[in-house]
Amino acid sequence: MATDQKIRVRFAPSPTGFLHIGGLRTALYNYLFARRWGGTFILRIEDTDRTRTVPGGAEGIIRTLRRAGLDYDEGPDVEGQERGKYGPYVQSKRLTIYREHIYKLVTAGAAYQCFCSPEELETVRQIQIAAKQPTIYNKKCREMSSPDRAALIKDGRPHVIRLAIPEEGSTTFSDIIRKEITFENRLIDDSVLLKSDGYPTYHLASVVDDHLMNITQVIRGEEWIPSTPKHVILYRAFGWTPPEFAHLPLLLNPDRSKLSKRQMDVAVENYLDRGYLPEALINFTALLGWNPQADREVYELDELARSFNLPDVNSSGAVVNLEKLGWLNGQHLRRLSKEEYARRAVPYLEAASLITPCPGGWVNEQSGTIFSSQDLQNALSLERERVRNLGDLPEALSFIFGAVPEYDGDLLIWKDAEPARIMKGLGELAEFLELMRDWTESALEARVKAWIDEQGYDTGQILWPMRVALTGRKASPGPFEVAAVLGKERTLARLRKAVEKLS
RNA sequence: GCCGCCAUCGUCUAGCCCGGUCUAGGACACUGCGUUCUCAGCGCAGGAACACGGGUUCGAAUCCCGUUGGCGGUACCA
Repeated sequence: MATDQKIRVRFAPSPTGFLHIGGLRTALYNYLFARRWGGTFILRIEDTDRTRTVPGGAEGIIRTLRRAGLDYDEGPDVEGQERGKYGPYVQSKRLTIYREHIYKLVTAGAAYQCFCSPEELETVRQIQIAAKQPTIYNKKCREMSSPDRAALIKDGRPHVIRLAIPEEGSTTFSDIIRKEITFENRLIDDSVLLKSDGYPTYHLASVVDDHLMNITQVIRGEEWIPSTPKHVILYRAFGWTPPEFAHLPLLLNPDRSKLSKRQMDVAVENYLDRGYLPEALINFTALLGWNPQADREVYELDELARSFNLPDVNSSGAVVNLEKLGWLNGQHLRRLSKEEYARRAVPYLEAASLITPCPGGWVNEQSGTIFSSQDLQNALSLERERVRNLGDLPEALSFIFGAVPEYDGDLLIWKDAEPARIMKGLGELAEFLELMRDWTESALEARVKAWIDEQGYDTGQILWPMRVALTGRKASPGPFEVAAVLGKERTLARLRKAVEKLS
């Protein structure tokens, strides 16, 4: 980046819905690029389509960005206030700015009023398709005489303003990720810049804003490549120097079409709500289209920011592979301290009504069992390496927080062991445990295993039913760690209940 | 139709710019084995790719051209 000026980049979503994974990746790359070079990361809301803007959309995007940990330096605040001196950062609040600029273009002859109706335009398009011609505006109003034009305007006829693309030559721009891209001017559409409702289109608004906000690099999705020459022509018409462009590869559905909510859950906030860690989501999306060129997969945001290099971003699209996100989430789950892990997991247990805050900790309201924060941490540790995300925790740990789990007595029988022998073993085990003083996982394991040997049982004959008795499940954490978390009293009660089931 | 972008294991990718060190490396997923009361985890092993065709060169995954394929754009949407 041969830029002497300070790097300024922006993420410019339109508030037509929630933030999706593709948007997060675009925001992230802008963020990483800004951080890498000590630049400024700006959020700008592009709400120039009155029909598609959804109420609360901008707030949702801002909230999701925050939750993901991508803080912006300039932009609108949640409350609608501004941060930074280049505002407003919401395009619908900049309408007069666009009108002033488009006026200059019209006087200079770089843009013109067009009075064609949608029906007329559609007819032209159909003829062009039939004739295998490119479907661009036929420039009818561009050739209109000044008096005719003035008359129609005076008449109050609805119109739009179009960009007058040069008839000859070609327009080339250099893309940081893909090198040079050239378009022939005669194939570029005289696109609408100002709609008949007075709102600007994306082309006008983004060019004006990017210039006014001193944006140095426009980092956006690949779907913008075909409109970039229009933008370059616009910059020149204004007498401005265009910023650098970097078009990011598309994110794809499993069938390799452009990522869509029809085929996948693409709402970032849904993943966050389900208990995917922001760290994992960031790590995952960062690696979709770029990687730090090391045989390593797990990174934190600041590490990514340190090595991010825009020219190294891939030019081909990337399929979003949710399996890998799950794996990465597991990796990040393990990186958290025991305390931090518990802190993040607790809301999920509370939401499932497994625990409720009470003096001295938490209580399970069905059983009345009290849990200290230490108890909670121990319980949570049981499933840390077994779940894919925090949202799986309530179900995975229900046997700890809830009452004695219900299960079929047959489940207690290990392989083809005699029910009577299992019953006898469990009864004796309960008696043995009754006498134990040191109720820790390691002590339990050492003593019980020694006891099994002494009594001449097979390990599985005792451990399997013991575990089932404590958890009610055929797949679960081990019997000793569960017993340690459950405590002596609850462990013995569950063992005795199992003996009853067998008798 | 027209315009443009892209092309390494099923998927994410390293390597490509600066041809030989590539019998193409890593990760996810998958399979097997081990650890083991179960599941998960962990450890080890395995299968799995340079789209095709021409050039250039002593030598091409790497450079050039073409073909094919995929995708994107083609709106008073962004």
